[in-house]
Amino acid sequence: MEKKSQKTVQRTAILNYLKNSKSHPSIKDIYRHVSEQLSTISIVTVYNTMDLLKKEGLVFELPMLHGEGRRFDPNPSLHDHLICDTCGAIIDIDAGHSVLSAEKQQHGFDIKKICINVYGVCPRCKSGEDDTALN
Amino acid sequence: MEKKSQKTVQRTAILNYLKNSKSHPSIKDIYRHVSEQLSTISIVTVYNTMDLLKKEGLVFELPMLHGEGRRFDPNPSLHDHLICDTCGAIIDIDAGHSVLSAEKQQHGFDIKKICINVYGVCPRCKSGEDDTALN
DNA sequence: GTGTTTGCAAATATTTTGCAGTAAG
DNA sequence: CTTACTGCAAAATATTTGCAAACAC
Repeated sequence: MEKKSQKTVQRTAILNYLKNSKSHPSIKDIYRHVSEQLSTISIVTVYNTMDLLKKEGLVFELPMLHGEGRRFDPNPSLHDHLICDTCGAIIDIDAGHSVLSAEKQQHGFDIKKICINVYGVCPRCKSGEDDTALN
Repeated sequence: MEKKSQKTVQRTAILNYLKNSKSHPSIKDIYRHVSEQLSTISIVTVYNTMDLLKKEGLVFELPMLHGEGRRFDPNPSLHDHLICDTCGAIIDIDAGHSVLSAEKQQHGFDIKKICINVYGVCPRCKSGEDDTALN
């Protein structure tokens, strides 16, 4: 039997933050932000809630290179990510999902999701160059 | 001035393991394996060496979902990855890099690398199903 | 009232850092 | 000889777990 998830203040606050954010927040981003409204929230709750929302399909987790931490994406539409190697900025793009989605079977896998990360250097970092310290 | 990297027993042992491995080892995989030959090696050296090899372009790091740890790929050829959601198995595939590589400029970024992760359930997990514990 | 969720503190796991000794070139 | 590398111990981070109290329904 499936557990039914409850509507708590914490969960609502997190969902609200996610909805109004066009970015790709980390656990800490979420924690910091939601703490402003709900100063008593614990980071454990953020972990729990994000796992739950992931299971419910309301948010997605981005595959990331180590050191960048866990990042979540509340945008439900099919899209890919452009990530700056230097400052870590993440931008939603369409890198060609459409082309790939045709092959729904490979090596006997049932394919559920395709994540495309495009890495590069963003315009700002190109000009500033060795500004590795920002963001 | 660039540092010149040295040829040490540790580095050679790690490179050897990577060369003979067709898989996508984690830091711990590498540590455990190389320890068999070189029992005195420290996990710190594995961390250091992998960062170095990454900088030198001899290995690549895979963008991963949290919980799967850092995974490295010693295969220099352009390819993508098929990852089992259940057991975490990783298989090299070509998911369509060729199609995407055309767009070398997006949002002003200089694009350096495209990583495609395809998630699904592998045949073994499909039959065994809730064998979430194996790997 | 019952079962889920929260938040604390502590346990684990992972990665980084400082440093002295060792080895490579 | 000089500089980079190793490995230890410790620090810093990140994540998970156990549990009692609080909350949702």
